[in-house]
Amino acid sequence: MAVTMADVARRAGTSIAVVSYVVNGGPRPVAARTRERVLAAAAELGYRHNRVAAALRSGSSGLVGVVLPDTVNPYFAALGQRLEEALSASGKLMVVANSGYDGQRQAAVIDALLGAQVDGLIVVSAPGADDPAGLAAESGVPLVHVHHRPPGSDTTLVAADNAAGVAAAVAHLRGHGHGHDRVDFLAGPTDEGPVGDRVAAWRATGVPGELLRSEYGRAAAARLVAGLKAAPRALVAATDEQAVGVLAGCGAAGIEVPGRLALISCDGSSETGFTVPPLTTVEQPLAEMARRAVRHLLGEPVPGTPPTATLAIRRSCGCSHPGFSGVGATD
Amino acid sequence: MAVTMADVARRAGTSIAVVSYVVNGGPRPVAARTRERVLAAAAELGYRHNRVAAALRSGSSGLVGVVLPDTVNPYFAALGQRLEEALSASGKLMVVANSGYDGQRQAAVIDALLGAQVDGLIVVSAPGADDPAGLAAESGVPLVHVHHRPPGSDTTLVAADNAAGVAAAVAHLRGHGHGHDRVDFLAGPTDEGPVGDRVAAWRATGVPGELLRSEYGRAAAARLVAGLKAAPRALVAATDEQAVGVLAGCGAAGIEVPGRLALISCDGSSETGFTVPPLTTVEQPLAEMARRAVRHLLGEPVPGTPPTATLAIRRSCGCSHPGFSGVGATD
DNA sequence: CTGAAAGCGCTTACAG
DNA sequence: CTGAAAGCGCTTACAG
Repeated sequence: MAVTMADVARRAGTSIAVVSYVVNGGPRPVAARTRERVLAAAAELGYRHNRVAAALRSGSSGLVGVVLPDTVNPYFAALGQRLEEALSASGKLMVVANSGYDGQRQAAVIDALLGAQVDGLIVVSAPGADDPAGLAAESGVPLVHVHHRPPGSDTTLVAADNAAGVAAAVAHLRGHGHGHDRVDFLAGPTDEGPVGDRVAAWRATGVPGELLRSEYGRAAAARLVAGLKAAPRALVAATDEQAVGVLAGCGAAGIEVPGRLALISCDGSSETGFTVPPLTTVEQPLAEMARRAVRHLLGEPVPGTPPTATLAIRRSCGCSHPGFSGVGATD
Repeated sequence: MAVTMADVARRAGTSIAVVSYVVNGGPRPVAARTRERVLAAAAELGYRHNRVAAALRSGSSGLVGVVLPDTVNPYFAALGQRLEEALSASGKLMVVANSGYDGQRQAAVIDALLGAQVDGLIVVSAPGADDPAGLAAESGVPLVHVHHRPPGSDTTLVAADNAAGVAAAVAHLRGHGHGHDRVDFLAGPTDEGPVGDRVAAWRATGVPGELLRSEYGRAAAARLVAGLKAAPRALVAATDEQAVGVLAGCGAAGIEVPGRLALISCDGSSETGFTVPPLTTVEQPLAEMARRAVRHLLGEPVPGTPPTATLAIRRSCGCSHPGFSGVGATD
């Protein structure tokens, strides 16, 4: 049915070994004229390289598994897209799987990915998930965590350094005419993972303020705001999702942002440019994180110092900004 | 290195054929005691089924390729997630690829997917993309378009019926105390694809109003609003992205929504529950669309009538809504 | 530079 | 119910 290397070889009057050499550009040299004949035959016959046969023989499937807690969350969606870009630049195909923030499901999904003989695994650990390092090692598959790894794990983690960015956010709310003397922080339910680092960075500034907590979803953050007797005057939210929830809660409660509450979020996914008002954020260097994760999988050298998140100023902090939110934004 | 069926067979004192039968649950029956021995041996040895070897022999890789214009767009992200759910319920793994709204890239990506021997292809056609039906047929791979297929294509398309939903949106703006006598419509740059259907549905209502156009991105819609001398009083936007852009543009221009401009969008992705104000939308039945697409690929019967989009009322239309936007929303 | 042949780990007739 | 064996389409030593 499908055209095989044998068909091409027959048509080009050569062997399948030679066809393989030209299709793969190696590992043996092929005379220019032979190569032409092979290429012509392949084109005429409509030959398509069968990656699964190649995978079985060579041990490399060309597939990389990416496990994300929730691909609908714009932050993870953007990370996924960056990963796909980085992967496809190396000729790899991305197989994504949602864990749904569920450790059990994450394990199941990794199992399926390993069964598909992925060449590598990139995982954003679900809270409470087991460290998949053992499983990956058993199968000889390289593994790298991005954004979050299980507590106690010593697998490679690619994550941004948020300390300077959070400090800049806090300093921005205090200075620049915003002049808040207190800056509150909205964290997650626990201090596990990257959010914990952000909380620590906020604490390290020594600026007075209250620590608030909510689940990570938008609805939970909106609910928190609705239930507050006195809303903060200046707040840094640990994630975009929470900040969007705060905005929704403020909108419903008639609390003006930034007039009554100055808000800065962390993540900087694309949605933050189009909220009302547009969110000032501590932007994560997702493209760089994706590149590093892929380099790590491929065994290429990776810089020792983490990439840094940086403050992107829009309007939710109280800064005025020329024109509407979308100026300069590319969606 | 890896444990194979031969290893398991040896340990269980049986043949690899029998191991295959128990691993796959068929196609031949196996005696209960033999099956026990095989299962025990597999567990002891840590056997993992090698899907690529199985794929080469059986012709089925267990992989389904999904091509999306932009996985960061919440609408497509949500569709992707639903597809993954539907696919994994059938034991398939999803390989996603972004076309970036680019026909060339879409072709390249489909080529890679076909090379990976996917069992099926689900594509949301990029504007201007060639119909991949020929390529898919050549490889004997079933193909289904979702949401949008190339003009003139006669491949199977799974899309929602928006006529009733759009009509309901227009009627809602006219009646229910909103009482607008004109309802404008914000379309895309052309009337190709699903947005064209929505425009047609708006026209079919016969309600007076102006047809506005912008590119699909948020920024473009925001820019459009900024450039308007007189903003509409009542507007239906063809997509969530455009509606979010309109909201951003209105926020920057000081146009109150819904006070000054009543807005309804189409799509109903999760972000619309958390805008300020929350968007009333014509919600697409994504889960049902995903299920149908998968059923089609698997050759299972699919209902003849398309699933319908339905109006979900929140606040941007002018309705008041108890509590804050997030009530009842699940993120 | 080229070719014949083994073998990757399975599935699946086929024979018992 | 079970087993020996062919073969899926490649890649890769190996020999020429």
